[in-house]
Amino acid sequence: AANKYEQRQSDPRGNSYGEYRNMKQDKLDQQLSSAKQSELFKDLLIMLNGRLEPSASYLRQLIGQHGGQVVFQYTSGVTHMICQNLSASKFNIFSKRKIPIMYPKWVLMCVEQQKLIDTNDFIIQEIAEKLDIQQQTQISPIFQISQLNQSQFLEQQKQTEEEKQVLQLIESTQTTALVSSVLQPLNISQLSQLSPLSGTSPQAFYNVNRQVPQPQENTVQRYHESSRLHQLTQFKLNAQEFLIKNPPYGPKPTDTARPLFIHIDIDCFFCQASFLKLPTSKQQQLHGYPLAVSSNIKNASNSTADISSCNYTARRLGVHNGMWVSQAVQKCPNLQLLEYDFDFYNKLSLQFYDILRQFSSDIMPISCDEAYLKLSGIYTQQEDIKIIKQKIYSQLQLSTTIGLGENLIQARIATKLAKPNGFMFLNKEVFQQVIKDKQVDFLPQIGFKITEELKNMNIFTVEDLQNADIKLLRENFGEVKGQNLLNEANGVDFLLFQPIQNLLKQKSLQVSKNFNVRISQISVFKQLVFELLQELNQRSTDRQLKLNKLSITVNVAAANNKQFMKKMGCGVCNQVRSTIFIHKKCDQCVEELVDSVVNKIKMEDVRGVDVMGFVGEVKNIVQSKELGQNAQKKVEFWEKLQQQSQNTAEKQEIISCDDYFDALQQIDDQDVANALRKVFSAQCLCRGNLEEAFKLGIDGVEDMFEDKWRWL
DNA sequence: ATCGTGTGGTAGC
DNA sequence: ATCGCTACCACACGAT
Repeated sequence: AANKYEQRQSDPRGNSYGEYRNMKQDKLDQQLSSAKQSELFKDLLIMLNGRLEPSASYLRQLIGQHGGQVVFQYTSGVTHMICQNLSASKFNIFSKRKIPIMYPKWVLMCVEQQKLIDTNDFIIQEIAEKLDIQQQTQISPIFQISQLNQSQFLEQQKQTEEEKQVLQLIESTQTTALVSSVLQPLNISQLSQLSPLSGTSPQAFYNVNRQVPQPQENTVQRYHESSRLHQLTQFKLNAQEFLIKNPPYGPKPTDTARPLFIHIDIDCFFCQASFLKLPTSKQQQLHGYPLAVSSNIKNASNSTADISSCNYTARRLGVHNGMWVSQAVQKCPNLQLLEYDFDFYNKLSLQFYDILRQFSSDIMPISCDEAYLKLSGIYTQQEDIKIIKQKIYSQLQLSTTIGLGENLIQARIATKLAKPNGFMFLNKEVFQQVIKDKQVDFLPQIGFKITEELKNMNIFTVEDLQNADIKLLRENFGEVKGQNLLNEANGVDFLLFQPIQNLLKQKSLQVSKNFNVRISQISVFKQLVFELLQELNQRSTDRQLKLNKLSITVNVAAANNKQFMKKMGCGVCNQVRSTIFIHKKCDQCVEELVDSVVNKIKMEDVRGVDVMGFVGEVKNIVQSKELGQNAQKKVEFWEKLQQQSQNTAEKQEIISCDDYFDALQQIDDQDVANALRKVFSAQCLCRGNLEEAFKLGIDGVEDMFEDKWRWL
């Protein structure tokens, strides 16, 4: 990315963008030098970690003013680490490298006294002590794994150099808490303290000039930090990203061999992970108890908090995931509640995938703790496959279950039957035997609604479903769904195995808050929508997704809303949605969009809001109203682009600015070209990418940019 | 018929 | 009090 700017500047197409850009950069540089107060921290690269008091952004500014560089992730060359709380594992990395770890106070004292104070005085003692405890901890698992071969165990403990590097990478992956401290809006002087690389990127540039109204409080971000479902979805995306960056390197399955897949799942993942986080004494104390993870609640007997994960002891006593804590303790008075530790879950999840990488080159991630691996022709003995379990257990102390099958559905069901800490092989015959007496909702993709519908058709067990009339199924559930239902009941594959390397670009992005939303005034509603949109904007930028369509969905209390409602939940709602295609200035679009939903609802009925962005596909962009009267040309343009695309994945992606530019050169019709230019340019602007917008060179881009960015 | 948009269902802990 | 998110699929339906 650092060189991108250079390349653009010397772009042979030659445009005035570079000059304009330089002018802005000079302004920034001036501000930077005027802010500089000393060279106290010269040559130091200081890492800020986690929540800090004073805030990370303040410290960044201060360190910058005194000549130092700041990073938020570990990179080589880091000389100091500033933090208040630190995980033992992170502490390990820093202490091994003899990098001093200090409280923020150190920075303040150095500045005050204008000298670098001896770091020894500020090294965090508590952390060192905590680490000692951690090292002594004998991890006692929730499940006992069958005897591991001792020498094999020791062999596995040895880390290769490559493994170490990957572990560091996992370690440096931003945690949620860290991200949120990084995402605070920057002011100009803060921005100038960024490393040169990001200081010249279009995004940073755009941050300076956009006068984004400051949210009163980031309710959305704070909410997400403790929402398990939010975290769960992010973990999955993190795992995908991890596998893309660190591709599986295990043996390649052969096409000629008999197809063979495993489905692997960490048993009650959150529960095991939270248990591991407890001190040894507590673990011993809780040994054998029913356990469950939920939000920290004071009054369990009244709580409508969800049980997010519970161990198998609790399950035998009638507790299940998603149950309210009050219901759970009624059934199971001994239930012991554990706290969430999302950062730890995320880390374990990436380590889990890092271990899987070595067992097959074809991995299909399903969630943060669950994946399919294609093993055709790789292993001949089931014992060889159990090594995966052993390795995960020896490295992470997590028990898993593996299902082996000739297709995905068989493997999936095998896991479900073998849980916890199990291993099972299912082929067609065994599948039929074990499945026929199960209720239909035992099968994947059959949830509450479909179970209800099947009941109406007098279908209760899988065997009923196997014998059901395919015509009737198709009529009631549609062609595909009907066929799929029958297929999965018979153990016939209906899911396509898609290894990570086939992963297509994300198609949509959604940010929701449907909890604790009670609104009295329009202004409060707008504030919430604004925050959600800001988050959407941030995520689409982070993931480099280009959105061309927005929609807002409001959950509105239905007539029976209050019945059986979770406290602070949204209850039964009707959805009201408005959608808009972004074809002009984003703030105008959003204003229209918000107004259109506001007109459809009563504020006091609002129980939740979703904002959704659709990743721009060329075919959607070409739909723009600006091009309405040029239908014929649109189609030609679209077809031309289709021909240029080499494969499906490419076709799915929006073409880059360079591609727009090239494509526009090829269009004979000036009206169409101009209209397209306008649309694309506006979209670039909406994404805050001035560089691209400018390159497309329509009149008034600068005006549009200087115009205050105000959504509401 | 064929297109695009809106709706509803499911999954993970 | 308590953190009911989010991506994706398939289909119904209306427009052409």
